[in-house]
Amino acid sequence: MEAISYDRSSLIALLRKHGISPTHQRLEIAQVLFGRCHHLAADQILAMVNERHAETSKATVYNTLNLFRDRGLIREVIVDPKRVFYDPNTEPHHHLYNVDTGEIADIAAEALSVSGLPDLPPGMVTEGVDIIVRVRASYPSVG
Amino acid sequence: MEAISYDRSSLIALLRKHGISPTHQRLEIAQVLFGRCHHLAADQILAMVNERHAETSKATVYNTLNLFRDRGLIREVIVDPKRVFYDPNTEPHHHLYNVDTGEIADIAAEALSVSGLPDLPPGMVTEGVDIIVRVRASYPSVG
DNA sequence: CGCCAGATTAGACAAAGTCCAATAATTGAA
DNA sequence: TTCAATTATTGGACTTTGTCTAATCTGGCG
Repeated sequence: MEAISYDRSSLIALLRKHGISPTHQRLEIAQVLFGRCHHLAADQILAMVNERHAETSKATVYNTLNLFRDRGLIREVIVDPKRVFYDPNTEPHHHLYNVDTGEIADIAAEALSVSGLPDLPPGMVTEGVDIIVRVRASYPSVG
Repeated sequence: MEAISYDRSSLIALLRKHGISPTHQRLEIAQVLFGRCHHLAADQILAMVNERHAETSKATVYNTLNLFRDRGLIREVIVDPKRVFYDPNTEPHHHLYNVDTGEIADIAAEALSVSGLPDLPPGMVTEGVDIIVRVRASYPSVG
């Protein structure tokens, strides 16, 4: 409900820095993404943005998320086959995914280290390494 | 086209071992999954199974994939937000994902080592650790 | 003011996957 | 083998996530 860490003008600056004109709808979406530190799916963002009074369409939410992603403001998190989550944290880091509840938590990149990555075929470059730790409650279906 | 490493009777034994009655359709699907060593999506499996002459419905393909997954015969690979891939290799291992072509290749688990996994909250257990190395051609859109 | 590029929109559309009620196949028992 | 009960399969309707399009709106600038 509270905890909006970015005020309007820093969000405007953030968008401008990435070459994005700060429209009303984009600011609303940015506020939802950067204000609450969560991993949100498009439908959740759509709902949150229109909580007070409807002013942003589904198409705009999708357009904006794709734009933000292309411009490097946010990152997609692919853990749930049903929908994409968006992560306002673009620093290298990994994820803990609760398969029961769908909750996603961050794991600091420095905490983890991976060794033994294979050589890539020539002409290939690594775009990123995603590590997903899938967890669940230890009493899955109590007998 | 070739390379069917499992014959009918070993597939039947495999299904039986997992408590699955070996129906005609399930055997066809198993043959596609285990015969060619690929990561396949449901629609590809549907197409391959009906290549010669249509005999298996979409519903059955999905039912069967979910059944095989629940019984531990195959594993889901979540790398593409558009569709789930199914992996007949259930041994621990990781994936190299070509974001341009959608190709998936295995990385042996022994090749990689991860250290620094965080302590889990009490009452939680790890179901698995997925590592996805996303790669692409080094000349994405030559500027 | 009026122009124009860019942004937004509703709603049609597409693809992946689920669900359901009807039908078909398999199995075990006699 | 035959029967009945259980289990599997099926077409098609439905849901959900996301894209596309053509029309409309907006806002900056001369």
